[in-house]
Amino acid sequence: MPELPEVEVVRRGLARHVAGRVVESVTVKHPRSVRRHVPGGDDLAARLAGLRVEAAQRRGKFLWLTFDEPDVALVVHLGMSGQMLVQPADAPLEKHAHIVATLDSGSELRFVDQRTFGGWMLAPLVEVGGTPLPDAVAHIARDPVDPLFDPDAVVTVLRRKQSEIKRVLLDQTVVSGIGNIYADEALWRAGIHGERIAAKLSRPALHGLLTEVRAVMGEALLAGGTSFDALYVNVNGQSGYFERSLNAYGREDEPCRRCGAPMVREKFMNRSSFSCPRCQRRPRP
DNA sequence: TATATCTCCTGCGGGC
DNA sequence: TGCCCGCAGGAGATAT
Repeated sequence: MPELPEVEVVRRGLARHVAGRVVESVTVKHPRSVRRHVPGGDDLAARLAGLRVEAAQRRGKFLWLTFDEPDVALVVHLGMSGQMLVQPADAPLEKHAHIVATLDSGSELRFVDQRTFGGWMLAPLVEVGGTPLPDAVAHIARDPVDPLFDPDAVVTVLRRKQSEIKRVLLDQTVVSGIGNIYADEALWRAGIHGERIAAKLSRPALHGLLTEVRAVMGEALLAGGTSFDALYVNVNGQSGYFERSLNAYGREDEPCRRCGAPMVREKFMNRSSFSCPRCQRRPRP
């Protein structure tokens, strides 16, 4: 389940293995993986052919490649299960390889996606807040590891939200890159229950929460990301190790690593939330 | 305008 | 053994 640290690991891999390479051809094998590219897979393939990759960039969970042709970017979202693999052209094709780009290095860049929540699209680059972004990413807020991330501004936005704090953390237009796993981890570290109303939390509490978000993501990055199964891997097909460091996510009935109380699992927003009933007090009804 | 809910999808595991 | 069902969850669409 790729969140910011996992996507950043993939971006670094693309920068290392794909930047400087020319896309010779592209084959779209599953139309759903290009559903956000409205002109269709044939158009995407035709426009990518012949372009030289210049850089791999990222905001939140979105990443994109820029080319020697200015003003266009290949926007990639990994969704739930997307992988960007750089493989030798003669390597067996993965079962869910939905897009294959042949590079002039003799390798292939393959988009593998079991659950097809992710995809590729081409988008024009636009200027947003002094930063060039694909227009499809323009609505996404800066993420906590962005050098221009402004915690004061984010706290001001949070203080206006009448929703539960976990719901707001998952809102990519407020702060990007946070998914279910790191939301639970940061809330556990900050000792805040995810159902607390954002606007009712103090500014110091919200600053503390954002500090924990940055900390947990930084640690996950150092570990190469989190892996629960074979669905998340870097461009070489390797998994990260941060799963071993998780304090909240997936620890139902296990003792809280801070106070020893059994961790609880609750349904929230149609997904699971994990928290400590003692360290993270529920809001009063 | 702000907030909440639904939908898409596939593989796995548990229950029967 | 085989079938059915629930679960996992990011983000856009739709509803309130």
